[in-house]
Amino acid sequence: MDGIAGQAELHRTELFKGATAEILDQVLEGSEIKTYTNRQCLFRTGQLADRIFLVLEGQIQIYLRRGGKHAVLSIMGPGEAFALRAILGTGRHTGTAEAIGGCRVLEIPAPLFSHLICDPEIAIRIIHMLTTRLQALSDQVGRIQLMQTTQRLADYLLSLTPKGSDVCEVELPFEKSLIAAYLGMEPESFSRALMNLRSHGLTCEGRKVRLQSPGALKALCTEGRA
Amino acid sequence: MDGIAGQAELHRTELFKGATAEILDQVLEGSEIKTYTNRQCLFRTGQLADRIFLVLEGQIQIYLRRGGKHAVLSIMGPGEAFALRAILGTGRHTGTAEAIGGCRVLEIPAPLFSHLICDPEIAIRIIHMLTTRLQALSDQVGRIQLMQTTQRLADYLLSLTPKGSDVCEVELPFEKSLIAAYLGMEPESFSRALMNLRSHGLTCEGRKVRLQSPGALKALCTEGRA
DNA sequence: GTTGATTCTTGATCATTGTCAAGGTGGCCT
DNA sequence: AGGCCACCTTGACAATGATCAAGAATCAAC
Repeated sequence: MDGIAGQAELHRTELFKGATAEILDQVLEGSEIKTYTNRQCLFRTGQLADRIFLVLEGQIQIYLRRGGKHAVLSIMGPGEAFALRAILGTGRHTGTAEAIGGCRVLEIPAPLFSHLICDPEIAIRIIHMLTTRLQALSDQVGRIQLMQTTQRLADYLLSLTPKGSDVCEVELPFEKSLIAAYLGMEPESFSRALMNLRSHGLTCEGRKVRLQSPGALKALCTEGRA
Repeated sequence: MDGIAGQAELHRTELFKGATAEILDQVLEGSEIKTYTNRQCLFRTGQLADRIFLVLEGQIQIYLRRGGKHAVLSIMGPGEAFALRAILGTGRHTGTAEAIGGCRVLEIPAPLFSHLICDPEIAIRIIHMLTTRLQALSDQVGRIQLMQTTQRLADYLLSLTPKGSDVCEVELPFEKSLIAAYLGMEPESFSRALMNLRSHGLTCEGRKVRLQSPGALKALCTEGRA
């Protein structure tokens, strides 16, 4: 189950949703499917970036590292692609990609991918992905610079809930320490932030979180001060 | 001098470098050129995003605002385009764009721009711009999360110097308070950071900064702790 | 179940940076 | 020149979050 993927699987991704059978064949032909286990690195800072990664199953964190600290830039899930900068010519990775749990990834050589770009349909989809990522990163900068830890956590929890819902229960999708890093704080601060939210109608047990009043949390985020 | 731009001017930009005369005509025909004065807003959070902006002259800061604080996402210069998310369909702006000094901007309606994307040449250039922006934003996240104020400033100053140079003099391109915001700190912290760097061979007078030893600064940035 | 490892929580303390306040400098306009 | 205003600097202080350290809980393997 390492190297097998069908057209159907690709067809389900954002990127290749509208692609012709011909193109899908080309991709499957020229690419490689790899599986990674928990904590395994797909690439590290400084390594040659000669391919594009498309997540088929599982999740992958992209992060930067400097002197013991690490900052999570994004967490990629099924259907998302990354290391897209390799399209423009081979360079070096500027971050590290590490598997969160087991995952399966399609690795498309840069030259092949560059060729695909000629298809306007695909080019547009790539532009779509890039602008979406850009938006997500901008949001992240805003969150980290403009909100305090408790607000950041509230904001994050709200992003997990189906919007418009009232009382609701959410399951944290990752280890708390990973979410903490993603939110730009230490695990201790995450823990305390979660504690703080208890006075705003939140209960939790393990990774199960129950929000008594999403409205109160929303207010907390919009507020000038916590 | 408000509404006039020639093909030559567009041809000098990253985006339209390789475009045909025909396309340039289409763009100039369908778009509008506007001038803005210092501090004037091109758009604000929540407004309709129905066009793409291409800077012709001057600079523009894109920032987020929340409860008195503001976080600068990027500073756009001549040849750079922004609000590209409007390509995918009209949505709302999620940030504010404000002129830094006077500037001239080409404003291309989203439908026209979407049409342009069909040209693979242009699509690739857009992808190029987007990945570059993504990289810049990632760097920014890294800088803010992984470095302290003094290091951030050192890193920024180094990014202004022609690399490989020895002793060198740099002129800060913006008001210090704007650079401070861009680096995710308050003006006071910026001032103190600049002060700190004096002990690392830096002198400054107004906006003129003189680096006695870029190497020492580079070391400061790489260092685990300051 | 028991063991061991990992993750999470909690407490105490510290440091960096933000905040508030005041004063200095320089530019620009009349 | 004089005066006004915006920008920058400096100082004292406060606060948020990081760090250090220890203990509790969870999980997996045997």
